Amino acid sequence: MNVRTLCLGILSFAQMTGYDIRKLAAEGNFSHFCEANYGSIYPALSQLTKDGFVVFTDEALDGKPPRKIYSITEKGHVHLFETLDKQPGPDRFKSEFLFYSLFQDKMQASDFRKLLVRKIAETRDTLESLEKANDCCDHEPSHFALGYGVAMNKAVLDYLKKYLASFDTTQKQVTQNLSDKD
Amino acid sequence: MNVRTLCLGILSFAQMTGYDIRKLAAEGNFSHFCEANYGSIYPALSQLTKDGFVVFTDEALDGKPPRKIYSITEKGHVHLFETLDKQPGPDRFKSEFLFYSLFQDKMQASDFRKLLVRKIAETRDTLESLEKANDCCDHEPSHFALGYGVAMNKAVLDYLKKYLASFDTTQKQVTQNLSDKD
DNA sequence: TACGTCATGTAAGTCGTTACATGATTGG
DNA sequence: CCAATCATGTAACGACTTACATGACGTA
Repeated sequence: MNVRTLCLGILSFAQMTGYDIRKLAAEGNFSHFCEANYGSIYPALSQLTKDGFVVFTDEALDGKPPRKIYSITEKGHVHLFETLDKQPGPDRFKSEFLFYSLFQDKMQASDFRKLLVRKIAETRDTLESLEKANDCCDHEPSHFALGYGVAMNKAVLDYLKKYLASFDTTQKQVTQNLSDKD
Repeated sequence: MNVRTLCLGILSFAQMTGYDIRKLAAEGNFSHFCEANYGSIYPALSQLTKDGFVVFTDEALDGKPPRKIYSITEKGHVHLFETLDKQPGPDRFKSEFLFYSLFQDKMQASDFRKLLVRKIAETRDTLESLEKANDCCDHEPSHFALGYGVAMNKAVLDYLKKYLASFDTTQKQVTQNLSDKD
């Protein structure tokens, strides 16, 4: 789904600024299954405004810097649910880490180990933030989406930890064999 | 990682045609963590050739249509491992399905159920093909990458199946409550 | 004979990333 | 006062997708 649809969807939950949308999409409850930066969000909001799918009010409070609060229109709602009527495309997963891992036997063992350890830490962090978000959230559908992310990351974390353990065992044996030969 | 690096990496395992690369990247053992089409692979191979990272032999056997068999050069190897020295970017997961799911309470229950059922079927298929690939494969690093995919998909499948079950229970109760009121 | 697979490529367009540019407010 | 956060936007570039164009071989 493109950034326009993402913005429209987010705005269907609450009115907010482009800045807020980016936060949700890049750091918040949506971030584990989509992404969007300012560079794509602001143009998307312009387009949505042109299309009449959203409107904004220019809020220029006292000393505060002006900000545009966007909200979805009836036309926007209709468009959103028309989009949602088509069946969703497949999930997409891209992992540079897995690509790298294909060459693990061609790197220094210690280098690959570092990759593993870092990946484990990252996954743990992601998992924790998803679980936290899930606890704070009382919107049932978001619960489902967050739970999906939790389940995925738990499985990955588990897999990586087991692999690290077996990796270390193997390395110990290699070291052992080397010293045996001495 | 871009398509050029992907091609280079794949060619570091074996020489092959652009057609073969696409098969691996879009349907084969690499497909669960990357993607690439003809439209990006052929231009990437041209570029890699210009850069001297790969070379090809024009194979025009008897009646057969001509094909270009690409192989990685020493320079290409060096470049690949230089790339691999930088630390990998984060995994990226995008799910239109999860985006749709955020609106489950705004759709017909039966429509969302269909989405769920389809997703379960898709996940099961993915899982099976990964497991199959994993059984046939004796390259240890690929084993790791495939196992990662298996673990992820197993967790997702499990999650979805449980959710479907609870979804059906809830729906039955709703129906029950409705008929109670009659 | 017709369909599926093998095989290569281009061109137009879409889409998004990165970096830049700017500036006010808030809190330590 | 300094850093972080709030806030909006543009421009250049890079990257990939989709559709098109072509054709031979094998097999049912």
